[in-house]
Amino acid sequence: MAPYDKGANSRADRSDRTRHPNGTPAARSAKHRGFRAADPTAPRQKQRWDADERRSRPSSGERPNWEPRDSRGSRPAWEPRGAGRPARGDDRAPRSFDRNDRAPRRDNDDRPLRFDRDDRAPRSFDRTDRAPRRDNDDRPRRFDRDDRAPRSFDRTDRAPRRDNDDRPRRFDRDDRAPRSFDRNDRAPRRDNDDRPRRFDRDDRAPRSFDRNDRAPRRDNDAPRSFNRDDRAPRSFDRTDRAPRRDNDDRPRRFDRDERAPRSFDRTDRAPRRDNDDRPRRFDREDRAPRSFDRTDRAPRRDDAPRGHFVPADDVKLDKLQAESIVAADVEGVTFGDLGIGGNISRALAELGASSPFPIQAATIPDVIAGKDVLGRGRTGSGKTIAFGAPLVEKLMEHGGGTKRKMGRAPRALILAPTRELALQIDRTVQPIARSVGLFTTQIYGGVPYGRQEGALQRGVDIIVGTPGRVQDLMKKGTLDLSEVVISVLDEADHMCDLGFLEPVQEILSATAEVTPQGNRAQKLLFSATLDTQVAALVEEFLHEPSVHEVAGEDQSSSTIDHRVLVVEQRDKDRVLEELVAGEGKTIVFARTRAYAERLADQFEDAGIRATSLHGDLNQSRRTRNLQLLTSGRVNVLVATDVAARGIHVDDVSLVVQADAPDDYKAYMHRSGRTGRAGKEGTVVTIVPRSRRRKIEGILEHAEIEADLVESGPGDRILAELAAR
DNA sequence: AAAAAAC
Repeated sequence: MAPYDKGANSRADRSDRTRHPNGTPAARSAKHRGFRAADPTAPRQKQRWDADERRSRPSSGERPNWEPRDSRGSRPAWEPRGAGRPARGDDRAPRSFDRNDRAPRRDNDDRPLRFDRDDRAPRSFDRTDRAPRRDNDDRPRRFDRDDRAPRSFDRTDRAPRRDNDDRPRRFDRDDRAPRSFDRNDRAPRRDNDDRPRRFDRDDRAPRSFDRNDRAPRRDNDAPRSFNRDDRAPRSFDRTDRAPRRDNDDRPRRFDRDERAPRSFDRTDRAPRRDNDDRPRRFDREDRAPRSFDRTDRAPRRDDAPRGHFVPADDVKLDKLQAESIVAADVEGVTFGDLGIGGNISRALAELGASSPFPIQAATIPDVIAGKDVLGRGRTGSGKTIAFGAPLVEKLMEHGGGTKRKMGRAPRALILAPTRELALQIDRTVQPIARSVGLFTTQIYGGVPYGRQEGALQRGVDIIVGTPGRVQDLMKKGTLDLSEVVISVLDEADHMCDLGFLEPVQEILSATAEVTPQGNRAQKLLFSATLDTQVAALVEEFLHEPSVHEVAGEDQSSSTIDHRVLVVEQRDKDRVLEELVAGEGKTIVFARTRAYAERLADQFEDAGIRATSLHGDLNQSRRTRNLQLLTSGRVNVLVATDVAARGIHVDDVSLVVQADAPDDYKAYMHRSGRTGRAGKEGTVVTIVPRSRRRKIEGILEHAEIEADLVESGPGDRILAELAAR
């Protein structure tokens, strides 16, 4: 099998695969853990064992064989022995924490299932997709399409497509021949170029970079957009940052003095078109104070005409000159209208994106025009395609795609803050790239180098990865970014966080400054919470970026029900257990890895199918555990903020914040895991009484309305909120 | 302060 298969699946491979006559699809054998007699009349419910049953089974209290402990032969460093475990009720069997003195496990024992989150092979609960084993190998995953994380473009029409395609696709797409939709002999393209382009740039209002026809700048001529002086201190504060780049010997391309006035500069713009009254994301009190508060802005136009595309209006969005687009603007628009070629359009349609979402309609033309772009769209609004599709189109444009020159250097780079997100992005971008004969490869940590370096050697066009491994390979000399002419930062604001910023700066510095055609290399920054935190990168690497957002994407238009439960600390774990006992998919966010692991453990002990996702798991476990939720083999995932951003799992109906989020951004990203595709979702945040004020502040900044309710174990509200 | 991101 896979070269990196470490045999972690051996247990499942030994397991009894015969189907029990009464077995559910999820558990075929009565001997198999997880077996549950089928009872079609019983209400769907999470599999669980009650206390009596647990008591009756001598081994039931044992800790599952989860990887960190097992593989290290001891308790992980981050969790002192016995630390943090919830007090167990008397009904719990004594647990044995020392695994080494235990007899080897027998797979066919009949003790109750405990979702072995980490080292178990894919569970038997769903065998139909299991035949080709693939869950455990360590190699870079190209998720099988049937269970891959849904993409950012949530569409109600997407499900059917996905269901149709449930063959386990395991082939390496990098190597695969161009797809069938790559043909030239197909029906004529329908993106008729001769009809008026609704998004034609030429009929837009003068852009910000055209300074001459703009109203005079108001606030002086300082060629910078950010008032540094009133910003909160940042480690990358301008004043001490300049030298950093000046030191390098290459020409500064974006010398401020020669730059056009920045888009962040508000006041000189046309009147606002709309949405001044909607929740502002760019002007929050808890942010670093900035130069651009909006009180001094031009009068707004609340009554902007709708129903037709009006890209012309500059929206003054808190210093980010954002062109706003509303959903109605894109009706009837096709990707072809935006400048996307036929092959790519067809690939998009295959991905379920038959017509552009607003953020896509907003950013695609600018990317194709060669501009730097900042894009902000709500979680799940289709940002991946918003940069992925035009990126591929641009690569086609210069350089031409179809010839695969061995060893050619990549020409595009997409960076994400987590491996899972990088994988997910690649699952969207790869088919788009392949539709025109371009190749992508994933460059992220936690997996062997061989495959990644091999792919680079063979030659790829688009890198999708995380900063650490990209830097690593750069230093090893196996990754050459000097020909990268389009760079994308997904979750760009997060990429400016301490710890990310410097690597990102180094990486971007290694990319090309100009294209072979002599044009400026492009940088695209996207995030649902894109704000002035990206100033550091914008100033250093972007040139007159256009800024886009989607209007009307405030919380009031959301399908999410937000609740806050004020809970006594000692009751917290029990309350959580009741909350996650519902049958729908639930993601629980914890602040630390140890707590995430402990909670998942506790839920399993309570008979709830749960798993965990955090940085203490190795990559194959991370990948698999996420997949367990995606595929529905578990319906509770307890995660750290590694899962807060970007990760899409279909049909998550409940997000529980076991620990309050750090800030409103974390709140928005975490809660964005549910309520996707216009579906309903619930977000429940648990806070101790002492944190009431804190969460109220966060909610206010996120502009979310939620009542705080005191609650405790056994409250009816817990069962009501549990995922349906 | 934690988490993420390389080995």
